[in-house]
Amino acid sequence: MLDIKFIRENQKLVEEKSAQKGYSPNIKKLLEVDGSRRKLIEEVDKLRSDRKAAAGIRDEEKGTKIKSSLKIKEDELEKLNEEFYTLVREVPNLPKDDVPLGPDDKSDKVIKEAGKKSKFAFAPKDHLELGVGLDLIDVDRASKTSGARFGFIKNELVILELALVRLAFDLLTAEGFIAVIPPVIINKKIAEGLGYPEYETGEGYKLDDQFLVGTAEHSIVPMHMDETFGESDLPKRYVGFSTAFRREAGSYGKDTRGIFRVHQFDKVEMVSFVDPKDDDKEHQFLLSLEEKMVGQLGLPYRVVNKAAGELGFPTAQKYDIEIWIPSQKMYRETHSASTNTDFQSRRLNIKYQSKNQKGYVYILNATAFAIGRTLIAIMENYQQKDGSILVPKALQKYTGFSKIPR
RNA sequence: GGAGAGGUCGCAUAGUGGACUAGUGCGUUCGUCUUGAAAACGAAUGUGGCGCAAGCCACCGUGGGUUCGAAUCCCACCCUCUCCGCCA
Repeated sequence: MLDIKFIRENQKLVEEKSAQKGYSPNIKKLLEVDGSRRKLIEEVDKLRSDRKAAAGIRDEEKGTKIKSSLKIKEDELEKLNEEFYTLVREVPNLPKDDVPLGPDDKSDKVIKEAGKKSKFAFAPKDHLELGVGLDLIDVDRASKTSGARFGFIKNELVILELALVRLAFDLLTAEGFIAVIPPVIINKKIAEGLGYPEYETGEGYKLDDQFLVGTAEHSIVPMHMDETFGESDLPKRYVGFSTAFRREAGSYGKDTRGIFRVHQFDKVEMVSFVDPKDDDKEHQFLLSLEEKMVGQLGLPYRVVNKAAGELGFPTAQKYDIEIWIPSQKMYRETHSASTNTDFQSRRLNIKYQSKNQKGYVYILNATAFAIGRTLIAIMENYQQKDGSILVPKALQKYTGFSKIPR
């Protein structure tokens, strides 16, 4: 949620920047409602004040009179409030100034390429072919038990997953991140507070009155709802492991092969709560940690500054890391690092207070490992001519083996 | 799942229809005293909304209701704790 005062004073800017992200909130209507709402608040406050005075001198006649006119005004105000909050919540977070303009990923700006694209003296297989050949992935039986876009991960690939988790936790706890395994179910109030349209429109995985999280961030961020951080509490950093659930509505026919795009996968995620002035610094820090981890696996990757149209509703800026996938001859997204500035903290009421300042904290999140896609990247980039797969050096101390043999 | 107890200002507690403008203790901050500190004493100390301001209003788990007037009475819900049951 944006600050209504900011919207009031920057109507043009809010409209322009929303449009850059592909949203068109009705700012004109919002400001109209805001105006009448404020006027009505004054009227209601005055009546309440009168009521208090009348009750003080036991003036029952006057009290009865005030009571009936107050009831009408209060009902009116309640309606206006509803309208106001509906409208103000339709305004997305604004993209920062150095976000590339453009409606889709064609406008993404590549800011770095690192590592050498893998070259093979043979025709490389894709992850599914490798996975089936070595009995590491079974999507056929998963479709039997669960439906399309699910998979069983098996044998050495399971150990490789656990190794990735350990690598991330070892590195990040050494950096001072607090390790956490969060709940994967959140309640309605929290889902609304996060400001993700997929929850608001019911497109997320909805249970009775709860939702399955799309990422660990969704329960780690609201951990601190209604709390105020002291100066020494910030930055507060978490590294969480959880399963992530995705509806993938609207992606019919896209990435249907194997486990590249599935409804359920495991992920290690970073979340930071920081002083607003440290936003950029923290964003770069999270990105550098992602690069460090991908670098340790020896995978070729690039970093992109995502275009405005690609940013989620609460996001002000996002860097993605894309790893080279040989079978697709493309870089594909495996990591993203976003700042949501104070957009979520405002709605979830997460503040900081230092000696001379107080306000809403800035909240950032970044992928440590989206495990499914990282496994795909490892399998494809480390495949050998005979169909076996080598294990990246950095993982070998966790796996206890250096090769997944044929 | 069953039974009971409870949710009040940062923490602990008082408050069962009007003097609550929510008291008290602890904590915190400032001041006095002191070479300095402690102690003692004094004062200040929640969040949010509206307003240029003076100020007004809201908030005692949440939402409704009763009343001229609600922290207090009524209804529903949420959460916590204790005991029992079940269970990885």
